[in-house]
Amino acid sequence: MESVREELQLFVRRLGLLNASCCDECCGQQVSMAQSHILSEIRRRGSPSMQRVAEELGMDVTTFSRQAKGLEGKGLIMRQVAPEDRRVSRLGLTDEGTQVLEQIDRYMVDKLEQIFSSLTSFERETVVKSLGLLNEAVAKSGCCTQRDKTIACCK
Amino acid sequence: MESVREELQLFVRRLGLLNASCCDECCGQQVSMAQSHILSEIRRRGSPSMQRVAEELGMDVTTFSRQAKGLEGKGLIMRQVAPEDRRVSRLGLTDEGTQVLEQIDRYMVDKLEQIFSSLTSFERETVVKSLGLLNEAVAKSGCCTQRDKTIACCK
DNA sequence: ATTAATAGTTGTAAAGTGCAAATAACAATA
DNA sequence: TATTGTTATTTGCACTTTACAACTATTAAT
Repeated sequence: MESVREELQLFVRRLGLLNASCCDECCGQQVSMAQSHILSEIRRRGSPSMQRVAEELGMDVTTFSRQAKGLEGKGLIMRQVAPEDRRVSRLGLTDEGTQVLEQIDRYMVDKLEQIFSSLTSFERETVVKSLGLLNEAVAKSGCCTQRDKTIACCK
Repeated sequence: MESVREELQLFVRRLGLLNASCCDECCGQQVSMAQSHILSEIRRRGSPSMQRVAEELGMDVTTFSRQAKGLEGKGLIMRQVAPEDRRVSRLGLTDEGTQVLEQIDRYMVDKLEQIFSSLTSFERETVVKSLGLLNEAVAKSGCCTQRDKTIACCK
């Protein structure tokens, strides 16, 4: 299990770097990695509230508030006061935001294809299946989800 | 491949959070995640130079310089002028640094065991093997390693 | 009506970041 | 040897990110 920990740490670190470099490469440095994660998360959920997204990203709400403002300023996201509760802002991607996100995705997919190209198709299948298993396992374990106010991971 | 990208992004994000929370939980908030990565990397290599570590972590050398100073101040790492080239500082973990790192490792291993506990032993084997494959593939692809001055990932 | 809870925003201060420029040591060469 | 170029690390500076505390606006509970 020790070796798994090491293996994971390396992998996560490297993929983080890869993701970061994709971000500033493709859209003329206008989007940081944190911001790209925000965009992804907004797309993943339908039109989530600020809290919701901040929570999923393990980010303080106040920090998120500023980031959101930044993204809105860049015209990548928009907010709408929720009719059923006027305290909450529902977030959504603008067309430009959608495009930027797709651009980042393309870059990443491209790099991933480079990475996967050294695998046999059997290995590739195994790896893909494993990723699914891993994410499920993380979800089941309850790690990395909010629990009674204390943020994110396993507190 | 799209789905792989999404799967990976989620996974990397969550594991990053997990790692971060392990860092500030176990050793009384004295070590940030970036710093824990520095410690890991110093242990992984024998007694690397500053450049070496900064490079592997995709961190600007100047930023790294400050972080290293901080860690030295906390008594977690030490530096030694390399006899063969007095420009370079060789980094090493102090006893305390080693202990702190081991503590973080234990926390992470613990969480990982929780996560893996929902897998069958066959699945677990598959996943472990896949992680190895992935890291190899990343290394082979040349992504995430320095290339002519431009840092880290695939530039 | 009043009090409590919740979603979001700012003030402020600390930490992290990278670029440019400086220092120090080494390397190459005239 | 003196000079010029290169490399490893450090500092000055400006900018961003971050979180805690305190605030506003809205809803819920009594």
